Amino acid sequence: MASVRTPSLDVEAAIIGAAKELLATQGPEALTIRRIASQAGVAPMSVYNRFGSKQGVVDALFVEGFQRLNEAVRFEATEDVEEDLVQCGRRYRRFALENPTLYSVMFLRAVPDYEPSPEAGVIATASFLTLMAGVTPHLDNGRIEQAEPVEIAQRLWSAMHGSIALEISGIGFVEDLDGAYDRMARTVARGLMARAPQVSKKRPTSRPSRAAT
Amino acid sequence: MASVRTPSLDVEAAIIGAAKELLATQGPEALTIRRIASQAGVAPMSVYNRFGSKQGVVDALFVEGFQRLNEAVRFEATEDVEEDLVQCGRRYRRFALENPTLYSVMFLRAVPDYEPSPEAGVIATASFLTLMAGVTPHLDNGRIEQAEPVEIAQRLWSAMHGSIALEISGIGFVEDLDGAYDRMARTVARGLMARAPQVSKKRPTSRPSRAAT
DNA sequence: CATAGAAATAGAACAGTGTTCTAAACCGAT
DNA sequence: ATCGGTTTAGAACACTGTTCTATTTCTATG
Repeated sequence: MASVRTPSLDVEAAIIGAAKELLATQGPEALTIRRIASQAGVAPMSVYNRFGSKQGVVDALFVEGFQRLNEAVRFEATEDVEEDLVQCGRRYRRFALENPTLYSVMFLRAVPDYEPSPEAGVIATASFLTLMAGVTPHLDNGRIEQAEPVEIAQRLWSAMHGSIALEISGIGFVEDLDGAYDRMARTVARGLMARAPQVSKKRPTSRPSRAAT
Repeated sequence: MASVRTPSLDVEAAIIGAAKELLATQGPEALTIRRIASQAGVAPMSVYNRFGSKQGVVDALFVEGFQRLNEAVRFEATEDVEEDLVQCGRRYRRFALENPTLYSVMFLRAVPDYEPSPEAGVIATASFLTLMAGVTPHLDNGRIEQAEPVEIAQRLWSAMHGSIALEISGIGFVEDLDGAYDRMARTVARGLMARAPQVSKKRPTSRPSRAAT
């Protein structure tokens, strides 16, 4: 009889908002269809009408997470490799720590059975490419070890993700987590610089572009 | 009416064996009480008699995993920091890739709601301490950056785990995964060596022990 | 404005989950 | 040989994702 109906266009937003709220406040286990619908003030069936399945809802969260992470890892290379990477790492970490449950959905398989859709995978890929684009100038200018840009980006991502994954999981005994994270970033930066072809710190001779491979 | 009964002492081993089998062959989602019991040829109630809950079974897998990882990260420091860390990293990675689903239970929260018991946490801690003990001689001999041993160990663990977590999750685009992993280890090793107090590669003067803090 | 079609609703249903409980059968000790 | 603890089968409960139904409600078109 009552059957108050949510205006069509708002249903989708309400569901996503409810899912984000539940994920942030109660963790990935709270992401059930019935609870999401209830929190959104919507019928459970609406979730299926709008997103097809629970995977569809999680996919939307996943995509939004990577879009935000994409902005976090974007940077313009300066002449100071170490500082560039520390700053990038800090923004990455801030995103992760401000959204730990979202981060665990994106990277720790916190939602059982969830696998990113192909489209979501493309968005995740874009974040990786953004980081790669950030470090490429350092390669071109010979400030760091000459290797495939994709591999350099992978090393950076691994270091950032590894530190944060252990931190979120509560593994390890370091007390000053902020400082330890920065020093980790500096260690990797120095490791990359240790094999730089040219050592001149100031005004590096602008070299021709990288060899394409 | 038959009710063939499994000999008492074998029930526990059968359950653990079945759980390991299911985890290895069908992944964490296959770890259900009914399936574990069925695979073990045992009644579901026996799982509760022996392990209290599903968490108890997972805890046993978790503990065994960290005991094996403990052996993987153990090493005797030589004079070659870079080689020591590459070798340690390789053993760590081999364990992870040979037991990817177990690794994801240990580090990626692959089993919903599972949290390691305090006793399991102690075992996990031991692995960390083993790695720490491995690198301490390098600190004492001034071959790497002087920092808290716990923090050096954390940086190493973060790098190893980060690389492997991304690899297992299928994130990234590096083709030569074996080589990329080794080069990641070398990057971190060089980063640590870049700030070593003494640069003499051969016969470093045996310094007095580290300052206790 | 009237009306057709799309979408949201309540609610039942199904197989599966972890867990608890029961009553009966079994085995290994004293 | 008997007693006590353990295993067993099976039902039961609340929960999960998902599908289906029938009804109501809204929106966009004629």
